[in-house]
Amino acid sequence: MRMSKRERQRRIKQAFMDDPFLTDEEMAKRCKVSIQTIRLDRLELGISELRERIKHMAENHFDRVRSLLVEEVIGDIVDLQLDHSGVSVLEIKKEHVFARNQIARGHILFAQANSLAVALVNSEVALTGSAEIRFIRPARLGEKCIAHATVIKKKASRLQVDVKTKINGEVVFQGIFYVYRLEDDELVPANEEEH
Amino acid sequence: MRMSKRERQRRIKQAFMDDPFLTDEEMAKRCKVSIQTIRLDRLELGISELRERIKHMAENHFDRVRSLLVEEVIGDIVDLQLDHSGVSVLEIKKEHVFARNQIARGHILFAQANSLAVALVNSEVALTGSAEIRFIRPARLGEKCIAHATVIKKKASRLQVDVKTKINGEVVFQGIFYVYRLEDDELVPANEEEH
DNA sequence: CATGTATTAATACCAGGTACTAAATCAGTA
DNA sequence: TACTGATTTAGTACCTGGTATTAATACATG
Repeated sequence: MRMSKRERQRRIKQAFMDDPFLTDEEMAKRCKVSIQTIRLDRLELGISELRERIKHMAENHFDRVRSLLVEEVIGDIVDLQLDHSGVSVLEIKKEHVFARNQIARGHILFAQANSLAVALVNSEVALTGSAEIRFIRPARLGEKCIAHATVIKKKASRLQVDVKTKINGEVVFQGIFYVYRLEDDELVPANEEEH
Repeated sequence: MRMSKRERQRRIKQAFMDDPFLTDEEMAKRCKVSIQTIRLDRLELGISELRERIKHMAENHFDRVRSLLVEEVIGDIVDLQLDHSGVSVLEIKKEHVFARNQIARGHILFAQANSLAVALVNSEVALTGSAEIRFIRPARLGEKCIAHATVIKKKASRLQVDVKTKINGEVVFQGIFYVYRLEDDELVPANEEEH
């Protein structure tokens, strides 16, 4: 006996979830029905065509990857005086927040502040050594976070940087970052060579 | 005078990098040349057609996004005892490191630890209140970071969570996170309603 | 002016569809 | 058994965003 319509549609839905790259033709073969039936099913299930599915995926991922990964720095550094102070702006977008409550994940605010603190160091390469941070109130979707960083102490290769992040003038995040310049000989990767 | 071929191709290349979703038609308009010229240019430049570009993006970024962004959590949480302890594993990939020295950005290790600390809280929604962290030695491309989190203090809605991240048994990151459960009435977004 | 490069035009074809109409097949019921 | 409605299949026209190929045209330059 053939599969019922309901059952087939359930399977189709699942199959497209598992592999969004399936064409109707492939799907028709798998279900042993005609291609038209598959198309009617997609219509009823509100599943868009292959190209649209792929495009959607690419679009989403594109934005997110761009905004979070490709950049070395999180947030726009709009002002920078090396070894002295700097300002960074970050608008909270949907890829920064918890889906359930639209609140920015902690590490996003941290990342903005950390990126800024590291950028302040007048050196080829700088790393964060330690930090003390406080999340004073949650940042929400759409809000614009402005982080101000100031170098408090300067000692050879170590800097103490204070960062305060505000939304509409209200402090939402505060942190003290101890950042250090990386010496060239420390740069050598774990697997020796290079020098 | 019209643009030279070289100059046009340079621009086309850049334009497709900036926006892979451009059709040849759009590009032809922008460059004020025929669509055929654009196609010849793509051929010479080895740029594939729109659908192929999009498909590639969708395929590649599918995994990456899965591993970093779509999830609410950074790192694989392999063990979790609510309100008690947990373990998370994160392999340092190229999207986590500074291009110049292959060292993981500080906020990546922080994000792993923070995600884990927040996940520990036995509540619908939890946020980080504050943290003190130390980056003991840099984590490099390819290394596997194993974060162990333990709840040290439990006080009503606030928890103190200690996280130690190790690579091959060596501590690379250490942090104390003060995490709190979010009450329902604090959940309401800035723009009222919902309830 | 001829020659070569660059550009444009025109045509046939492709995948993977949408939209629509119509026919065929079932399944259940009066 | 015949009718009815749902389901399935078929067929056609059309769409986008191309490829592939051939041919014509424009432009510069020796």
